[in-house]
Amino acid sequence: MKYHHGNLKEELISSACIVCEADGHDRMSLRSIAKEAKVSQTAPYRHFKTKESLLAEVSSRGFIELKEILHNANTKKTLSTRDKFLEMGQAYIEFGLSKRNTYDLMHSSVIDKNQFPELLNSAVGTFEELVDVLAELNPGISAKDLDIKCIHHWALVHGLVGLLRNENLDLSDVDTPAGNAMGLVRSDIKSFLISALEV
Amino acid sequence: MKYHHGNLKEELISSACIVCEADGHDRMSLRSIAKEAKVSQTAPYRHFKTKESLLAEVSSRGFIELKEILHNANTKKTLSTRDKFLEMGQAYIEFGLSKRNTYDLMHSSVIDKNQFPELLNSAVGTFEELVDVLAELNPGISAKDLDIKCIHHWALVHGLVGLLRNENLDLSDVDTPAGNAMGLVRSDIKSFLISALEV
DNA sequence: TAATCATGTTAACAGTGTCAACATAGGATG
DNA sequence: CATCCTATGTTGACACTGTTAACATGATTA
Repeated sequence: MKYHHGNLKEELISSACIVCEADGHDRMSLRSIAKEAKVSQTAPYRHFKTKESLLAEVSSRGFIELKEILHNANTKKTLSTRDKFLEMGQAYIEFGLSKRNTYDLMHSSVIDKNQFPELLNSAVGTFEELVDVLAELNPGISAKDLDIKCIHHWALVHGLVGLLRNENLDLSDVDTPAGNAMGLVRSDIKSFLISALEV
Repeated sequence: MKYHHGNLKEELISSACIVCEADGHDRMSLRSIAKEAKVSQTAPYRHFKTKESLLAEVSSRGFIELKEILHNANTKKTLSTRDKFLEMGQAYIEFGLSKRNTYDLMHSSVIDKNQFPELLNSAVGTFEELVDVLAELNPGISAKDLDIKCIHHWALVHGLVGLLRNENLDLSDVDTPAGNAMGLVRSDIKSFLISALEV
């Protein structure tokens, strides 16, 4: 029985990643993940100043994973630039839907991102993946217009994730305009992206 | 000194609305708002089964207020349909930016909206305000295409609010593509909407 | 008037993040 | 090799949380 764990920090982070995605960041307690690592309830404080800073780590890894996913979509060599772009949009949405709680945390206001430079970097990196493909797709576009296009498309997929995740409403099987539309879009995300992005 | 408060439920709700917007729903405690109403810490349980159900009430009022704001924009008689639509977009974004924490709560997953029919109604009502103006703006459009257009535009403004609120990043004074673009869009939301919505 | 019921209170429980004080192990320094 | 320092662990405690059970009060109604 070792007194020192040896790899506690890493284990806490990966454990936190799992618990956050499983239960949601607001239902995750420091004490429970400490217990899971078979360590006392205050041991995490040797590695993280606050609970928030552990969550910042989880969030950061979420952005890094998302960036990788987008990058993979953007480097499928068999695809045209346009199709790579569409692929990225789909990949983004799929991430938001499948890693629901992690995505939540990444956009939650419980973490003040400006206090965690590493997290800020990860988030910015994700954005830059989008800048790249849009620049390629719009040769000769001005810097200003490119920026605005980025915001436009980012907002669209980000907003769509929010709606599809039923952040608001579980309308998918309700007979309302909203409900029907949700089901429609969800069943064919690619078509929606094509029409909405007009590419 | 009355033993019975007389108007406790209403006071708790309006107090919760204020505290939620001021501090954020995750930093609001039932006990603190009970104290503010000069009532014991368990008195709220005579009116709300759980904290979540009080928050559901706050959220519901948020949607109702937003619906009213959108409706006002949509009934400015001096404006063309197109301008009313733009006005609604701007009004939505302004609400998201100014009532930041309330907007957060409205889209938070801490409340299971399907457990609160009244809340669901308020949220659906907001959506229908958008359906109306889009139908007027696109005469002869098919029901399916109308639905998809709604999702498209809703997603765009919802997503934009998320980005502009710096949910993610406070880049507005950072010299990065994202930062510049944010500042650009924020300074002239109307122009952005015109180009993004292509109306 | 008497009984009922909505609405208030107090006491208690288990759970939380966090801090202070103490314990130990392992590496650096003499 | 012996010693000290520092990183990393533990225990105990604090103030706070949501929530329940048991009890008190006051208004409505039979």
